[in-house]
Amino acid sequence: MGEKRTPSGFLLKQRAFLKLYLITLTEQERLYGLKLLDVLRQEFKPLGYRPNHSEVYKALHDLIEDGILKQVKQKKEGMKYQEVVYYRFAEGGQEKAKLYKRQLKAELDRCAALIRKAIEDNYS
Amino acid sequence: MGEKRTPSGFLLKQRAFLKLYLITLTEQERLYGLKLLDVLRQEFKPLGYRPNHSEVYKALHDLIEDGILKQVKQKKEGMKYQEVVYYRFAEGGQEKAKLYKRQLKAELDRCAALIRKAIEDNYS
DNA sequence: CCATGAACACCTTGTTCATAG
DNA sequence: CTATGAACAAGGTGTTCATGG
Repeated sequence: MGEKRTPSGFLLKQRAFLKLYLITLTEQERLYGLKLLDVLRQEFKPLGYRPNHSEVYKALHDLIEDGILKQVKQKKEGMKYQEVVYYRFAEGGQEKAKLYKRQLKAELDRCAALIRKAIEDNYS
Repeated sequence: MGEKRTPSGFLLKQRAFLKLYLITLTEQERLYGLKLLDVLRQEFKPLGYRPNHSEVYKALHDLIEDGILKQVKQKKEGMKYQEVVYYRFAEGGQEKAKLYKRQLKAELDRCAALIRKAIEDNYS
């Protein structure tokens, strides 16, 4: 019944991928949910990847649970009344972010190797 | 009710990945289900990927539905009575396989680009 | 034990709905 | 309309069970 599933170790999940980008974007500029979505969609458009809004929100909530980010509700720039949720690093979040990024780097390298191997093995 | 879900276009699915390998392995040598699993596990062990038997069977069944492979029940080499299911190309399966592999090549290249971009964007 | 297969349960993720400005 | 969020449901995949040698 309550057996935990052991992952097979195939490619990384979308959620983890988005969390990585959201950390990096938080390092660079102050943005809120839908704006982050917009940036990501623009970035990945040439590669045929179009994340949806729920995934971005869930990734952001994950990062909050991880103690990496925190929410900062603020008036949107220019707008007088529209309040949106910006993100910045939580206390101690920078270090946790650094650790997470290090783990993801290893995972991305592994995935790159997996794909490279598939190309070699099947197209030579 | 029967609304189809549009994939977001993130990384390719395990099933497709396995189907590609199973086609290539069928080109090379005659093997049956669990033996194919064994080969794949050995291949990917250094990369931390360990597919399970059900996924391999489902991928093989998919390839049959696609008209690419067909089953050949035969006595296992050496054994007198144990009958196992070998695979070979169905009639016209070679061409379909070639087409499938061409599609997967494009998909693998896309995934490689996605991962390469993530490494560049987040680690520079 | 090996081998094949299907049923089942869980997990990820896309879609929809609810609330608020 | 934008924005955030949660609920829901479809799809993918790991685990278990059934059958047979």
